[in-house]
Amino acid sequence: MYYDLLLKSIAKHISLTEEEEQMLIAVLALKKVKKKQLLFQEGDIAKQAIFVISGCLRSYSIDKNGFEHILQFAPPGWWISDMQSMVKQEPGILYIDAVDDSEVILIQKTDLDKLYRDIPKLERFFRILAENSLATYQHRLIDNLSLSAAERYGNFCKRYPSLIENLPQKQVAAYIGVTPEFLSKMLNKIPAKK
Amino acid sequence: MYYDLLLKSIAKHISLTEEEEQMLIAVLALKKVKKKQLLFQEGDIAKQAIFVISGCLRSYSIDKNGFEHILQFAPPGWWISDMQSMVKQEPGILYIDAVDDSEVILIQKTDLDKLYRDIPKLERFFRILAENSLATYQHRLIDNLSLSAAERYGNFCKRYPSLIENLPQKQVAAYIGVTPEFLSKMLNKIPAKK
DNA sequence: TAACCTTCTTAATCAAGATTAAGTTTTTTG
DNA sequence: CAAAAAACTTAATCTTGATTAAGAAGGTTA
Repeated sequence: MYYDLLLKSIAKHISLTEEEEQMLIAVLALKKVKKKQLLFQEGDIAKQAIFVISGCLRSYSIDKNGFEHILQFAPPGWWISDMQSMVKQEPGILYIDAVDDSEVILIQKTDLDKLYRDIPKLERFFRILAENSLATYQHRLIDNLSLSAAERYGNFCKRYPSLIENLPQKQVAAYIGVTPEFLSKMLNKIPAKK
Repeated sequence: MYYDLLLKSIAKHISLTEEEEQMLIAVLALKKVKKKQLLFQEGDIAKQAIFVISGCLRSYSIDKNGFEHILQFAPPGWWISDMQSMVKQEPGILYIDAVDDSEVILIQKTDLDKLYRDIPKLERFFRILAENSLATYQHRLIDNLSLSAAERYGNFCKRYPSLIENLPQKQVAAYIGVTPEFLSKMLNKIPAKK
């Protein structure tokens, strides 16, 4: 079923009974998203958590000059949201859209809050998830503070080898924090592979 | 008592019974830390969570040229750790030391894991903590990708007005991601206040 | 108080990466 | 399939911020 990936991902950290699984499943909604379709934009208040089943989403901000800066790519098995907006229920600063045609599972925040009461084990799952994610952002921030653009590009390739293949260069640039022009120049200077 | 601040911070999100509080307290250790004293360094495996009661700590990395890049300042009421090392129990990349003479509470990771079993509500507390922290890092990363040094300095002042006063400029520079020389030049160009 | 260490400042030079502006190739879509 | 849109490339010029190298000022400690 469409929610297998989600259950499998949960099972890595906690084990749910049959009934608990059913309670969870009862609250899930499958949604198909077309490439470039927006699921969230600046100013919205996040009302749902998004879990990617197929395809790929991204979250990004748009600065005062209209340039995009990508915070996260979410391939299958990943969660994506404007966390600040979700947690504080205030207007977000991010956009979330689909990089490719994708399928996602939506959980309403109100349902999730209910689930935390009915299945306290889920608190554990999402604690672990948030802590792992936190560790990843700490690393990325250190990278951005201490590495050159070329080194950041190298890390991106190492960490997300499957992404690099079918992402437009432009988006990789917006993730590592350089202009598309500079990334292009950089890659053609060190032509690594043909 | 020395653990009042910690209990108050927990009480903001969950409520513990008398017995639960006692179980928690039983596991806490107070530690006094001298200015510049190291609590964690690159290569260590994080065995304890650190909660600041007084003074201020910081976490930072040292790059291949010997320059420091500050990930976090932790004034009273904040937690600080090398999250990656804590979660995965692998060698960390950060250093943690005291900016001023400080007092901290230490909780051993093994005790914390036991507490999660005995007091499941704590999962909730630390989930909320991690999610808030995550939201903060997402914002900071977006700032680093999209703002100029001057704008980042402005944000730092707005967000941590109490820190800016008694931090050496050098450390602010290492936090916002510029050299001390550049920050000095920047501040003397726009002399804001006398 | 002297010596030392750390921080801050200034200034000249340098480099990483941005900007602008084409032109080219690839992909999408009617 | 043709047209349009998006992505990529190249190159010249410009800017932000790094590097280097002093010296000055402030704090700390013997």
